[in-house]
Amino acid sequence: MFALVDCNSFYVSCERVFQPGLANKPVVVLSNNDGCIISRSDEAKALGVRMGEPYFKVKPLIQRHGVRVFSSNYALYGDMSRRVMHYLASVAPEVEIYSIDECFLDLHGLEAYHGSLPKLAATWREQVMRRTHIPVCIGIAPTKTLAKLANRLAKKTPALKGVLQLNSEQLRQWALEQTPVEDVWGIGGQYAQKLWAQGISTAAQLASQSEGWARKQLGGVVGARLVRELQGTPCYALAPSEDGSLNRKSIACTRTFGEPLSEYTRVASAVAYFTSKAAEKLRRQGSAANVLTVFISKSRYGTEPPPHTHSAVLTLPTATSDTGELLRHARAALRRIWEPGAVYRKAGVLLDGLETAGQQQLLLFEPNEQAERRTKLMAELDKLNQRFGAGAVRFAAALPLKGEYVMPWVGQSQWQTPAYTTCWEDLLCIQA
DNA sequence: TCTGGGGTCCTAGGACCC
DNA sequence: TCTGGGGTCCTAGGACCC
Repeated sequence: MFALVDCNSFYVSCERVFQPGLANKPVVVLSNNDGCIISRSDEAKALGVRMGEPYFKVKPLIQRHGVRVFSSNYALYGDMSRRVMHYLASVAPEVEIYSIDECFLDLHGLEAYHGSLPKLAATWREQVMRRTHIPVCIGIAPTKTLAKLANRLAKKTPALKGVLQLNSEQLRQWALEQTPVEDVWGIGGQYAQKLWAQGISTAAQLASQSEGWARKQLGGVVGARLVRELQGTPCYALAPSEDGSLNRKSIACTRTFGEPLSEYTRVASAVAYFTSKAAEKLRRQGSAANVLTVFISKSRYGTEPPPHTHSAVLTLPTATSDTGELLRHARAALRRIWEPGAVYRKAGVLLDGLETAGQQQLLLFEPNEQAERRTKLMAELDKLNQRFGAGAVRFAAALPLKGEYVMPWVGQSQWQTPAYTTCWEDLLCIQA
């Protein structure tokens, strides 16, 4: 049996932890640049505020109903997430952190000790609430896809008190019938359209299709697995996350600029900044990258014909996590794709082909000593930044240009709350 | 007329997820 | 005026190899 634990309206819940006055009020959290809605309280959902909608479009609705608006505060959300995951990892045999606000648990063998899994899940739910004030729902089922589906129903059905286990054929069938096909994990916009056109509108109808049909209609082996999982046959195993951290297979740092940029030096400065951020993430998970991609994009929304994005992919001479070396390659990559006169709105750096740092083959002509010195230098840099705050020590290339007090790629963040749990200056003061 | 077959690696692009 | 960011997996097709 798998359990899926999902934090309800996670970002909104995090804001509510430190501002209890927000309880029962409509609240939303915005993406970077205050661009889109990325988290909504139930009250905001009820008002018709849609997920992913651009803020400027829903602004009238939001103002009319006095919806409270927040810019995203990832320092806070990341820390709250760690607290929730840490507790769950202490009670379940194995945990797979699936995203910042969700994890799968392996419940194998627990039934024998604890009897009822839903009862056990209910105590976990209470404990998470007591320890973190984050509400969660828990779905339990024989496959990950069904656990997702159970979780959704647990969330939507108040009588279930946040927990649902699908442990019989009748319950599975009932749950499938309750679920619109577009709400199945793995069915997105494209597939939903296709399925509706063929008269398939519920998960139950999808589950009654053959594997071969699914393979043909839903992108090959992925679709086949999806249908099998709905039928109750596990196709995806739990991928345990070691000590509560996720090791990624690729790392990205990308941003839409606060304003359109057409000067090479400013875009180059942004790309350098993204590169150093990505390199930090890379070292934090103890990896080195073999492939570096730089891309720059023009507006997707204007009259400009596609392609809007140009990218350069470099295979590095040797796997590295050295900021200086990555900066050199990133500069070369950018020069290859730069179009004079173009107006760019977004850029990014991606690191792929990750391997464990220190395992890479020695460069034939680089003295070993020098490589070691670089590794030490990077470790010191990370230590200083950890101690004195992000960006305390940087490569000159990743600094804002002379005379620019604000980095041009930093957009708006009008309504950001303090980093209550990760920054001494932002610690909440309680007056006696 | 007839013109192997099987494997690997790489890239681009599509679809999905939170 | 204003439309996020960071991931995953899979497929198809081309190049190349023996």
